[in-house]
Amino acid sequence: MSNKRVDIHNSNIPQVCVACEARHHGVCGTLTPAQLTKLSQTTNKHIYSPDEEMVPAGGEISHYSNILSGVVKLTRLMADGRQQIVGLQFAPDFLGRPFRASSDISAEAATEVRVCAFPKSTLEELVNEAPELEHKLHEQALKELDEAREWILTLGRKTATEKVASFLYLIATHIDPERSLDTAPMRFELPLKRADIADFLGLTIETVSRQITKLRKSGIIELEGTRIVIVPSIAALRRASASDSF
Amino acid sequence: MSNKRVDIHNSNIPQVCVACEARHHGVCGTLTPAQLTKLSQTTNKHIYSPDEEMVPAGGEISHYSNILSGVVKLTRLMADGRQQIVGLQFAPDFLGRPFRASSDISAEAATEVRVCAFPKSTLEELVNEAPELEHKLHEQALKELDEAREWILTLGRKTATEKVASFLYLIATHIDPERSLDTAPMRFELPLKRADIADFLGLTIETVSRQITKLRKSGIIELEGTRIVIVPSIAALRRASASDSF
DNA sequence: CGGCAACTTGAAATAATTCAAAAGTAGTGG
DNA sequence: CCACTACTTTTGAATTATTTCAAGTTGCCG
Repeated sequence: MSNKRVDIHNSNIPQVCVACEARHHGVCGTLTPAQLTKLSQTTNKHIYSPDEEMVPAGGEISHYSNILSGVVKLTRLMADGRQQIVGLQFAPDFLGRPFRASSDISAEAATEVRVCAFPKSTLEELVNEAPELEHKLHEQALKELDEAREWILTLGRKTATEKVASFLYLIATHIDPERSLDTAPMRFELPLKRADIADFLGLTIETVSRQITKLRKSGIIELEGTRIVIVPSIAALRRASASDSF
Repeated sequence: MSNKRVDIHNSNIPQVCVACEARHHGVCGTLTPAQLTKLSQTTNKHIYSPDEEMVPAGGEISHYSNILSGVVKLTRLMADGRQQIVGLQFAPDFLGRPFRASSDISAEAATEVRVCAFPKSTLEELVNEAPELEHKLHEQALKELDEAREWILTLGRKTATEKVASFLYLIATHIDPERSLDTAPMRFELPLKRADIADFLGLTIETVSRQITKLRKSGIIELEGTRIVIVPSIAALRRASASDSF
């Protein structure tokens, strides 16, 4: 009998969604089985390679996605080639700018990125019939706004060392969607190369490299090769990032 | 007979809302007369003086407001006293962080600011019964997110002169909610003093002052006293701010 | 008119960039 | 498996943009 309950529960949910992370923590979490079915019919899983462009700047927005795994860079380009990463997105974030035909921001895969994509129109229809979905998108927009303002503080007022420490702290606290914010030591692979980190922090590659060396020599971090970082104490890293509020 | 129509139209709308800007371009625009009445019963108009704190950082959020006139600074403070303005808000923006008990960001009046305030709970009840209201708030959050990311580019990659020009361009295009984005010369009073501009741009007061002098000597702007700015060509100012996308 | 805060200007100090080169890492094909 | 190339990262020395420190000047409100 217990397997009947399981059957009933799952039989209403589209096969592609059953094991999907986004259904639990992402925007799909608010949808009814019927709405999930509607969405899944236009849905398209896709894998991007590192540095592949996912959504070009300026172009017509034709689809949105849920990030299933990997890290996405949101970047802005200036006329003379100067570049700035204006945001990073992690699984299971929603990716896209709702209610706009186009955007000046391009989305690029930083790592390998798996997404579940669907047409703009499908989402917009669902939003009309499911206020809970718009609420979820609203919550994510507010979360991104909080993060963007945190980053404005970092770019405007922190030193180069504090900026790099802030970046490492950001990655440490976002790279694993499951992990709780505990104090245990951490080991992870940097999703960004030095050039990307520089574009995120408004610094040069060389300065980033020097600050990483400095943090390593001061014992805040250890390195394995060039991409693997070990953080003996998250609290110490947080202190180095000067992110304590008063 | 035409005055009967006008009567019907206006008799349903609360007296305090009739002439209100926020009803046309702000979040109140989506509310029915009945909802407007409900909101207006808990509504409280208030005037803040320049540099007065409107919402303290860290504190419990008890109310939201619509800005009727003036400019509001959103600021973040670091433990050691470093300060950064992370956003500016103009009439008829909605002011507050929905769905959160508190925020690290404080709101301060930059100029004299008139607001229409109401309790957190009233808004949250209205949101539940009026999806259009949440949509409007969502749109504003997305607009603020776009602006925050624009500012991240400014802070991360522009020179001091470009930053100051970007600030002047921002003010020129936001100070007057009515004015369309035309190319005619403009004259306006700066809503921020040099110290605030420095905190917004991540610079020092002295650097801001030097760049303003530089822009004046190059003919991009003219000054009357220290707060009145004349912009002979908005296009030239925009060029100086390096805000052209490719 | 006086006094205080806001703003400007100058000179020296500093943090970060630029330019240059070396060292490490990864992928490819013989 | 090693050699070859291309790319990424590190390190060093010189240069530059911005800050810091220190006076001045201007402008505003009582």
